[in-house]
Amino acid sequence: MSSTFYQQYPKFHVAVDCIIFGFKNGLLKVLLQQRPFEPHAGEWSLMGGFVNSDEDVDDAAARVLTELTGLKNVYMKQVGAFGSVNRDSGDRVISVAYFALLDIDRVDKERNREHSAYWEDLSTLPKLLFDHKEMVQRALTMLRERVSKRPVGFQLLPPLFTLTQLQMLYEAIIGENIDKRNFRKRVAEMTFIEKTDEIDKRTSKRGAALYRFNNTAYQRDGHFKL
Amino acid sequence: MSSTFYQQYPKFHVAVDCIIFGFKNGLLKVLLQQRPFEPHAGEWSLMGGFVNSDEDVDDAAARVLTELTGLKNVYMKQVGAFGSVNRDSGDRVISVAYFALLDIDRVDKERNREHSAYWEDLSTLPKLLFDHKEMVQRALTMLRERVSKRPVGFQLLPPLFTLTQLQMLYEAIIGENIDKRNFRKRVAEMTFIEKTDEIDKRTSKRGAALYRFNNTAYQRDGHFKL
DNA sequence: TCAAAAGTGTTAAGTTTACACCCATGA
DNA sequence: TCATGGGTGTAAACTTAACACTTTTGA
Repeated sequence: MSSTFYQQYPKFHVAVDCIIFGFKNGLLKVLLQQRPFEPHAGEWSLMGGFVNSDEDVDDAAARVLTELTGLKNVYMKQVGAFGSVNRDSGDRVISVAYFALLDIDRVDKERNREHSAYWEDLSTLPKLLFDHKEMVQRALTMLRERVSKRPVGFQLLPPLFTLTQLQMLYEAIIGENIDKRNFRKRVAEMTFIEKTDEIDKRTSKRGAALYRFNNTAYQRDGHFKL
Repeated sequence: MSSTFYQQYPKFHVAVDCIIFGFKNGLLKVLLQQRPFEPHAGEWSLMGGFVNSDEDVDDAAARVLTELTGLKNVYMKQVGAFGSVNRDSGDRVISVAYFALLDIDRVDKERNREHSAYWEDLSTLPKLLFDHKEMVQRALTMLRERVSKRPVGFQLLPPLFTLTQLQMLYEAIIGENIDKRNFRKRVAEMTFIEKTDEIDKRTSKRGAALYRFNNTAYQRDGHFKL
């Protein structure tokens, strides 16, 4: 099916841009690349790409993410469409931004290198191309709103994690310190955050219990609040 | 400036669709139209339109809204981009949805008529075109999250309103009953919701005090919570 | 005079915050 | 043995929720 009525209207390039969040050493990070083509080649930018004709916009974002990280089935949410006439100085491009949350240790470093992509601390971002800084800012706002109400933070951690790691993650995202006892009290109420009998000895002599997020249990009866 | 690099990539029709919320007789309403062109002419749909080449996507949404209502400077927020390949059976169209909040009594009824547009109760929506129901659903979710934290509900009321009206509005949006005394206690704490010395005699013999939202005062020192 | 909506405070329950010490272990 | 991060409970402050009667006035 196709419509002659639609044909009188203009068409646009449509791109996706990915705000890829990671967490390492107590810091939130974003994966940035040096733009590989003109205009503005070499400038710091988000990883992006054009949407293909036979491809959902969501799928385009997932494809671009996989291209850069080697990962599939990553947690992604749309941030929104950015559609100012002059946002891209190359030509008119409407871009749909997505943020992704992933375990930084699972990304394919080789692919990062091929794309001149590097993890940058969120607190010391360089100047970014076009409106990419605004995209990051809006993604971060969404992440902050979401992370206290939904169990999405786990996406940024390995499958097994310590409570100290989890707390540091939350502190990094919301940008303030959390009381350790109050934090653990709240975690203890969420039975779908399960203590395993594994111990992580890497960060202390005593060792810290490793926990796991049980998504099935969460779906059943979970109320998340941190 | 224009780029030959971009030219190898496909282009798309980009549309906007507006979820226009109003409030009347204690009920939340949405302005729907009977689609004026093929395919699916006559089906219930959101008011939409194609983006022009020289126009920001946000501006296109505002233009479409003005076309249908005669109103300018209406409160609008982007809901998000809808980009499935087959979402529009006419041809591939990527649509960016926006919701608008307005005082239902200020819309130009003549323009509504010209566009075959009618206010429908949110609780009894007809079947809608394509993915428009999903757009309404997402807009409603955003409105619900937003209305308790930000003073946006006033956009749906006339400049002067009674506390009963305000409470009914909140009840309609969040979909549950609110205790009158607790509600008024919270309103009283927000000094930027100002009692005027006007009285509304239309809904009771005794008459109800009319209030006004003072945005300047809110910007200065306002903390909003309802 | 009565029906109908407007207006008004107090108490109990629940939630959130503040806070400090002992434990286990490897070096 | 000691330095380091892991682990644990209680009480006060604050917030939220529940609840019912009096007022005004036009018909």
